[in-house]
Amino acid sequence: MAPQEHGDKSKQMNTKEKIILASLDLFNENGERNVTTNHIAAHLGISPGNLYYHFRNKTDIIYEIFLQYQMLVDHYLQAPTGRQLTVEDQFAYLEAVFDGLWSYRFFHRELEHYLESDPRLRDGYQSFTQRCLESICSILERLEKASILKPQSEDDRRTFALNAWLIVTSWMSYLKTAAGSDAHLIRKETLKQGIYQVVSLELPFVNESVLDKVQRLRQAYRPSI
Amino acid sequence: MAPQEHGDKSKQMNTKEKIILASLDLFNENGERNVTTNHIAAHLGISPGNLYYHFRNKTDIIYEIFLQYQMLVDHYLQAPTGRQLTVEDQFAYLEAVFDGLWSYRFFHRELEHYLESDPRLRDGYQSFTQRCLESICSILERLEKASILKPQSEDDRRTFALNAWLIVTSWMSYLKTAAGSDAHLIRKETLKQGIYQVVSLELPFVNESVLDKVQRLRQAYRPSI
DNA sequence: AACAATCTAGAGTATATACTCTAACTCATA
DNA sequence: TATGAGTTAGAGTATATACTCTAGATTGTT
Repeated sequence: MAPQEHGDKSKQMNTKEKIILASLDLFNENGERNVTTNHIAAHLGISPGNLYYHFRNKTDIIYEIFLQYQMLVDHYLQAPTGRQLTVEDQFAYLEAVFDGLWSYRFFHRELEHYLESDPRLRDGYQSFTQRCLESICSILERLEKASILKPQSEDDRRTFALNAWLIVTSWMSYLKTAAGSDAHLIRKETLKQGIYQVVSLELPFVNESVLDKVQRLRQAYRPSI
Repeated sequence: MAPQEHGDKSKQMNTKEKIILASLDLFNENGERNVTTNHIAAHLGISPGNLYYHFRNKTDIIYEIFLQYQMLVDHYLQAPTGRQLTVEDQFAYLEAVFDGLWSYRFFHRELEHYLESDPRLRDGYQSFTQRCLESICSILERLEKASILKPQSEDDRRTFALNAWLIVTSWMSYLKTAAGSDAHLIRKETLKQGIYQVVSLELPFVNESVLDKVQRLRQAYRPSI
């Protein structure tokens, strides 16, 4: 009788949490534009009235999902290791980020529309991006200190971080629109092929001593097409 | 009394062309999701019936706009110079592409949704992208032959072209969502700051002999923030 | 002038969707 | 057991929007 697919957890969740999870699932699967509040309620087997008891409107649902997304990515990017970074660390960062991107993959799709209709989200997302760019910069710095990347100027680092961010956040859209794959056939593994692109970006700045290693690890993510 | 802002041209245009132009303007300005067919008709001072005499549905309007966009970009990218490429040529290519991107800036915003609801567009856009990537690759090849870029393997060239494409097509979205600027304050010049990012991408592959020149030209597009 | 093809007006419709309202149920605690 | 806060059901509403239908206007051709 459990109308949602979140298995064991759902028994311990309250309605509000269930709504958020179901919405995320449906948004990811069908695109937010195609998912109505009535759909969400029906999917959970609850009434629209119940849904609107917990959320004033649809935008509020999206906002709460954003807060979770933000927390996740912040956590991934800010996690300090307490030691010198390794090449493996760097791939782990990328894996983590693409993992988060996958779990909330609906978000970047109609982002502009959300920001237009919710000032909280607009401000929140703006500082979120800046924070991410900062984090990427400091990771780059630590990679330089660990002699993995060649030293760069602060400016070049920022430009590089931005390019990496652009590639990461647009990779999903590229797969869905330009690549041959059918929209529903994109799997988490396919998404992670974006790692290949990002690593390619930094290849010219990798120190000779670890270049072979980086290139070997990079091959694992090589896009199949 | 002229309801559209296309000046002189409009007098010689038939209704169908007027609808396309007005739609493009309104889509660019307000986002396609916020522009209804009734809005378009009202904006032109024609009846909805008239609009639907010329277009079976809204998707058809978008499709025709795509065809124009496609023609424009194809033309920009495939234009051969008949001589060896120069550094200036390369910046001209970038200028042209960003120009096209600006004129049809609504398009990439809800692209996924369009492709979902129009198979023609899906197939058309997919081959359009592949064609663009091919064109970029051949431009890169010619830049190598002109000793502007260091020689690369076919594979590396493809990867590089894809990264460039990702940055180009996502720059507008970045400006609207993450950068401090207000959505309506983005001008064509701001968009062209994306050129800075793309050129930064290729900097490691630029031959010493022209490096200074490239860097000097690049400075003109440096993002203000 | 007569006719047909093309074009246009504008009221109208079917449907979707975000959201509301009230009554009723649950359940812990006094 | 009574009370009351918190929660839920479900019918219902207001509005938007893509699109239709028919009657009439315009235009070009013989």
